[in-house]
Amino acid sequence: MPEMPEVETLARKLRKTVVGKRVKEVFLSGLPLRKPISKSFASKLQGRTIHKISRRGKYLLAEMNPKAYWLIHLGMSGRILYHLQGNAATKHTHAIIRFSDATELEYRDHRRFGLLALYEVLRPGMIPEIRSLGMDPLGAGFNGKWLWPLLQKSQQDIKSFLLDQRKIAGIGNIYACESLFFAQIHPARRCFTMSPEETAHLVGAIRKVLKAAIRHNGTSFSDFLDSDGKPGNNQDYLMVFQREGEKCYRCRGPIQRMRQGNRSSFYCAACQD
DNA sequence: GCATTACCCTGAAAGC
DNA sequence: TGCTTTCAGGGTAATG
Repeated sequence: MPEMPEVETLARKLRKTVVGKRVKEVFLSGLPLRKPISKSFASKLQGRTIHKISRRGKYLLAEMNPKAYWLIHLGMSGRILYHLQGNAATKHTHAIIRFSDATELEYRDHRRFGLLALYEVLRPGMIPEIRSLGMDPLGAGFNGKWLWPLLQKSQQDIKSFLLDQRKIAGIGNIYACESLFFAQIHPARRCFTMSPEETAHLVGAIRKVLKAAIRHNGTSFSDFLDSDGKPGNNQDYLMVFQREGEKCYRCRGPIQRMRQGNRSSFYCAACQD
């Protein structure tokens, strides 16, 4: 399940491999992803060169020349693979972007929750999906002073708040659980009850957890692989996520699981309150 | 306007 | 062994 560290890992790989390459042809499966891929996607991408790769939240953004933005979201199970042309498309290959130098990018996504789109706009901020995103948790503006007033106004539980991409862009279920563990805050805590000190502590925990995950090339359970097809190894460092019934590394108490919305939260009831 | 719920999808695991 | 059911979750539309 690609979250911000996995997308950042992928962006770093793609910067080394596909920047400067010209799109020669595009193959599409025809099946819809989260939304149907636009009919003009292939024709608009063809002939353009990848100028720059960036990331906003969990979105990958390829700036193209002539000016356009190729927007990619991996959803739950999306993968971008970089290889030489000639590999047969799999059942779950939904796009192949062939470059003029005999290499290609392949987009696979068995659950089809991802997104591929091309926007002929001047700035990323003109793309609706990007415009609606909140603060980047690794950006300079993400601090307790910014976050605390927002928490004061919210009746939500803190876990759901952290997952809301319109507020903070890039945190998914894994890193929300892990950050709350490090900050010693229960996932069901109501936002408005958070003190400024706890908020600052949470900000620090989020940054620490995300930076460590990027160092470990992301977390791989069943889905995430980088563009070389290699898994990350951050799953070896998780404190609570998917550890229900196992012992807490801090207090040896059992890790518990609860449902919040439609998501599972993992936490230690003794360490987090 | 805000919070919550349902839905999209399919592979894996569990249950029978 | 093989079939059926349940679960997982990111984003968003619908609902309360």
